[in-house]
Amino acid sequence: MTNIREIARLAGVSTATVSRVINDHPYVNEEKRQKVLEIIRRLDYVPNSSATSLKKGMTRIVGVVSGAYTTSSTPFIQAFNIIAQQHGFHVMLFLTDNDCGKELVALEMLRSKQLDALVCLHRANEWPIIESYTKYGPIVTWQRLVNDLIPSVFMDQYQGYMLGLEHLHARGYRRIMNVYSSKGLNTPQRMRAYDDFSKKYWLDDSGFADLHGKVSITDGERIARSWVEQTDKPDAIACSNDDVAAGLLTELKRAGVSVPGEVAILGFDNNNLARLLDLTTVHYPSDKQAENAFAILLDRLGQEAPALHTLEFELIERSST
Amino acid sequence: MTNIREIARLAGVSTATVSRVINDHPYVNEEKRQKVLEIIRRLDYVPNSSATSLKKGMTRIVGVVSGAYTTSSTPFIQAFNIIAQQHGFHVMLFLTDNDCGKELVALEMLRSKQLDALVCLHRANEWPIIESYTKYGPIVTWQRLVNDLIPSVFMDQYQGYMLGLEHLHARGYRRIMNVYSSKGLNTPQRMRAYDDFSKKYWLDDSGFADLHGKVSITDGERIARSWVEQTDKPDAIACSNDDVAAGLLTELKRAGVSVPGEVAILGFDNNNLARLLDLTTVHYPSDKQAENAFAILLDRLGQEAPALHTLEFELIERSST
DNA sequence: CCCTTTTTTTAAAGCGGTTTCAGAAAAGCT
DNA sequence: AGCTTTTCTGAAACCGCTTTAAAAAAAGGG
Repeated sequence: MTNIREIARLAGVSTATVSRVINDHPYVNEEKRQKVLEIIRRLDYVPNSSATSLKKGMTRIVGVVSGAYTTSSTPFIQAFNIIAQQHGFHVMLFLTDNDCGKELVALEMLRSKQLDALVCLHRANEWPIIESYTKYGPIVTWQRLVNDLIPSVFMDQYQGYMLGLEHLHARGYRRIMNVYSSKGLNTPQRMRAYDDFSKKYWLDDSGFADLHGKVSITDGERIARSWVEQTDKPDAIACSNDDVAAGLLTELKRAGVSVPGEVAILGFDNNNLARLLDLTTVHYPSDKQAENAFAILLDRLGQEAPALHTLEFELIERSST
Repeated sequence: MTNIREIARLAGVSTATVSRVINDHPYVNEEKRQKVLEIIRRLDYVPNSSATSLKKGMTRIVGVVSGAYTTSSTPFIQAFNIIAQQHGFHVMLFLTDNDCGKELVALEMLRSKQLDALVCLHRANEWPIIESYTKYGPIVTWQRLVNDLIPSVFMDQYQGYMLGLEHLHARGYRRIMNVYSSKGLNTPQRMRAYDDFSKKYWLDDSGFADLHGKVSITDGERIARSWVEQTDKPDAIACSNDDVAAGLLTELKRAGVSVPGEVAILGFDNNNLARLLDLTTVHYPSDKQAENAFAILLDRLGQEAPALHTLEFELIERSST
């Protein structure tokens, strides 16, 4: 096996010098550095990561626990991956299917120091159980949780929805239909926003069915079909997310309905689809959220961490309203 | 930090004995074993996995490289996860988006011994590059590849499709429409099967459009709508997968079409949806395929490996034909 | 030229486990 | 009791790397 001693021997230096070269430490003669690098190249040498991890006390792997690979977790995970990579970390993804056992696998790996830190998007075990693992390494979540042990990058969607509704109102829409997802924990906030909004402007929303469990493109298409047949039509539809809005928009256009002429459509998330279809939507900064999550972990690991972003919803005005 | 030496000291034994207890080695006095276990419990001790990996020369982590989390890769990955867990291995999933760089991350982790082995479902880099990494650890693929370096658990879908077509023929269907996915590498085999099948029974398939790029439930629904409007209707439709078949079936039923009375539907894969909707389909044994992949890796790692399954397609006759 | 200061280098001590090897204790057999 | 075999134990080497501490070499200052 080719190890650091072998490299040192062939380069005629000590292992310490080789280690210095590998880790870009100062105070090593340029000539020797080149010699070492050449030997490393010639022998196709890479440091054994277990040894490095053992000595350094960290693996530079952080786990991401997610119930499933969903529309909402995907962009977060991707952004998290990128920022982690930039800081020389690897990400180990745990798709738990919301199974306690599978989740514990991740937690136990934190305990045995195979993981430096953990991001808990979803969770199956009770919070106290998860909290008890924070003594082995930092854990961060994106769910609402006020707790010293587990910091959160939670964003209250209330503001976001309100931002969207206010926009529709400003544009003159008064018969706004609201589409809920009911999946996930954000629906209550959304309902509250719609309620407060309706009260504020003395709007009567009783005439508009609030559909539940709508999360996909197909759901949007269905809503479009029922809109066409409806007699007392809303003049704007605020969707649970961009996928629903996209399905709605394309199916309406297919039926020859003018958007926003006959009905305005508002999305949520600002994903690729929304950009593509030029949907007005509320930007949910899941990339910055992911970067914050990573920064918090980095900080708790005692490493130099980038400053936190302030997480803010942003209205992206496009042609669908 | 609580390490094995600490445990040894408190239990009044040597570290060797503690290690023996942890690893279930024979020849350790029952009384001492109990004492050691008690101390371990009291101090909430877990062996440091980096140290174990370093000494044992393996991490017991195997990587799975997948372009994306798709309909076809999902069941394989799940089955692979289960079998790996049963053998005390962890799985690290790499969603590469078919990006060479992201794929190299996995390969490099194999090189630096952070991974013991690799499963390459999809790939972005050229095969020779991937092959060059086999000197660092076993790599297996599910794609067709005749090569000593990278064993494959590939299944030629030709047989599977033929099995399905023969079934339709046996049931008396003669005007069979074939739906291709065109995504992935299996479409050519499928086309060949359909060709050979048509020739064998002197069937004229020229009248039936062979749709391409159909992979989702929505695609199935679209096919249903066009079937309804078609004048020269096929009496059976062989779908690229169960999702397409499911969309087709539900949309046809919605339109009041009798299945299999007016038209028969054949799926492919035998996934949950097919079971649920009672679709006749061809079982694709991706679970056994995954177990074989794992067994091959285990064997190449010099570990005791379970016997290989013979991979066979199986016709699952249900009520849609 | 001598004394500091800075740069360069290495020997050696770990990091936290596993395993070999040799010896001690216990058990089994004449 | 004497001898072989089996069970049990721990000292010590080792896995491959990083880092400290101390020494050597070079550079700077007067």
